[in-house]
Amino acid sequence: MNKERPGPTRATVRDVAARAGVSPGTVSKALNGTGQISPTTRARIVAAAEEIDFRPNALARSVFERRSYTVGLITTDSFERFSVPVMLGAEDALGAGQMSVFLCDSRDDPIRERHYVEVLLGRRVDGFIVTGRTSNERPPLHVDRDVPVVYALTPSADPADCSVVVDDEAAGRLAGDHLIRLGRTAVGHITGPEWFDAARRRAAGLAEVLDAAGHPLLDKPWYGGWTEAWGRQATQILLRSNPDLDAIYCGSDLLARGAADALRDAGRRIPDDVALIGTDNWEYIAEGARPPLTSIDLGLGEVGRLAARRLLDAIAGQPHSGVERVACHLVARASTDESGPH
Amino acid sequence: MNKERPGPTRATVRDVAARAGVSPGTVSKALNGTGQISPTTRARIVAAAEEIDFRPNALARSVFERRSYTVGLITTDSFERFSVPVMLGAEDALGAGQMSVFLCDSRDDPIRERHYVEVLLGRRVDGFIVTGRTSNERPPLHVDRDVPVVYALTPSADPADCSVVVDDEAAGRLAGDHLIRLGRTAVGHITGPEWFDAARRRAAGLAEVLDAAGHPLLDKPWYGGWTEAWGRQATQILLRSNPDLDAIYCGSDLLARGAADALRDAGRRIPDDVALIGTDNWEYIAEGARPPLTSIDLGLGEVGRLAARRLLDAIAGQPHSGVERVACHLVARASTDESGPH
DNA sequence: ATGAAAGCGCTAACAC
DNA sequence: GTGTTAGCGCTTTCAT
Repeated sequence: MNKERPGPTRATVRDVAARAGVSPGTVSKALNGTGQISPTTRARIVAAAEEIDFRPNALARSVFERRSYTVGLITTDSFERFSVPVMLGAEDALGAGQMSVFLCDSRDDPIRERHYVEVLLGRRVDGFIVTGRTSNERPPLHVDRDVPVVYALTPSADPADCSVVVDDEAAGRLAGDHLIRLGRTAVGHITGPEWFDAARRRAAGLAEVLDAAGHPLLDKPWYGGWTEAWGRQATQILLRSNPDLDAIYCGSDLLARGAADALRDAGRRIPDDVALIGTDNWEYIAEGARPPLTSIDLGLGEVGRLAARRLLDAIAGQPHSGVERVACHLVARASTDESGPH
Repeated sequence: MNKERPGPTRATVRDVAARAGVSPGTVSKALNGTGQISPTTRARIVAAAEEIDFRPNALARSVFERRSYTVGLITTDSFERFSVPVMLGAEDALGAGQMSVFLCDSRDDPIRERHYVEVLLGRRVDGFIVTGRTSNERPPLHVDRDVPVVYALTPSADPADCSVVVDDEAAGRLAGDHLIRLGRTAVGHITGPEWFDAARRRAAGLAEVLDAAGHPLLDKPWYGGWTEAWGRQATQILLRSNPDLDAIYCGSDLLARGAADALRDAGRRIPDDVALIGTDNWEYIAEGARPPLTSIDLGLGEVGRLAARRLLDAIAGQPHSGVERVACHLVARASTDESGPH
């Protein structure tokens, strides 16, 4: 008998049926709006269901439907700064459509990732969203079945897969355009390690518009680490060989914080002497700086939302393919306030 | 016929049974290690299962078992800084035990929260973990059924509920003890809005140990906002009325960053003239400061892990009750390096 | 418009 | 040891 089973026993269609004096099948029809039901019995059934607080068992339905209305969200990023907004956006877009989201933190460990995939396939997820920390490619998720996968933020190495990523080149162009428009002509660039695609792409975008404007980048992009300390150090280097510097674009807001400190130490005023732009638009950090930092918002939330939509399309039988880049935008703050250089 | 159903058709126990020349029931036994099975047939079954890449349908099992081995993780915090490490910890502890986690961001909207609860109850989650942004109480989750709930970080207003939170008073005591041990005797305190329980508790803990040491807190706790700007402003205020100040404990790392800047502007050396302690141990922020900040790590990950364990206990029929506080610890960095004041 | 019956995939009694 | 049967909760033909 079922009295011995572990879990709590909840109301079932049968209970509702008994209470409303109908058959289980009729309850199903009434509650799902399928088939033909007389308004009065429908009302009776709905009432009965509410009285006993009936909540249909989605699991049972899923067994029958052969799909679960769930998706797996796998991050390799230990929830760090970048994947979080993406996941937030994805959850937002998915949750609206009756989909529930399984959260998995693989910590960049292929074994763990594999484990999660297996478990979730067992749970019959309708698809996966995979996200990471960087713009660098990652090996495709191996899901040898007809379960769709969308890569967010971190694209798949297989160009046929569907990936939604940030537009790093556009970020660099946006920063460059803004500085040119402000009349700056001697622009330096400080950024993270060169092996980050994001760093190289931002540098390329910046160089492109600076070249076009006839005021090429000072020196070269100063690749280093994503730390404030590097921001300070690189700024000192830049200032030494380019005392006429009037703007710096930084590959992250933390770098820009470091740059701001170094500039102040060197007696340069921001933005009067040197305009400063960061990247990430990390509010706490950008707002708290002295002065508050103009920054490029990479649209991470939108990356997540778009990835979710692409996944829903794929689940509905309309798979997308290739890499899509989400637009970024510049958030102006005091570090680039209007005011001529010098 | 099932050929018409939407979802992909996967291998079932019946397929495995056919391939291995046994009955479905036998397959179940073999694969689950229940009942008595001859080693050879078991091997044959396992082989057959692997050959057709059989993955048992967890949904079907759950219908039968009346539990899903899933839990709902509800945050009201839009994944902001504090709930993320908690959720990470919870997912970690849960994932290890074959549990999968549903991610829900209610955005502090009771309607959305209700919606998520309903949906997840339909999915027959075994329990809920509810997390938020602050140490302030929140109204209990209404789950009128025998589904356990554990509150993490943000305790339930019902003291009979099971809540796992940060030990804010201990944080204050830890900071105070450390400063006393360094020989500091003129300690100021800057923190967030007074309506944050966390702020008041940390202040109380700090005051307690300073009083005990015979060097009571300077002035009063300077309540304000959780921003760098307030950290700078409050430091200026403190310095004006207490020029002999030799240490500041800040209720957050950002506040401490602001304090550090203001101290430097005022010509005070850190830690030589004034020692500085922050709270949160937000690595990027604490490490990048000049000098790097000593900070109290509140153990958010552990809050999540413990909450998960408490939930697992409750699911196993051993519910806990009341508020549990997780230990915090001090992470020493240069802002409190050994060195007498003055 | 409603009921009876069969089936989704899996598991657990109970036979043999 | 292994097969058979019944049933988890829900849905959907197919009769009526």
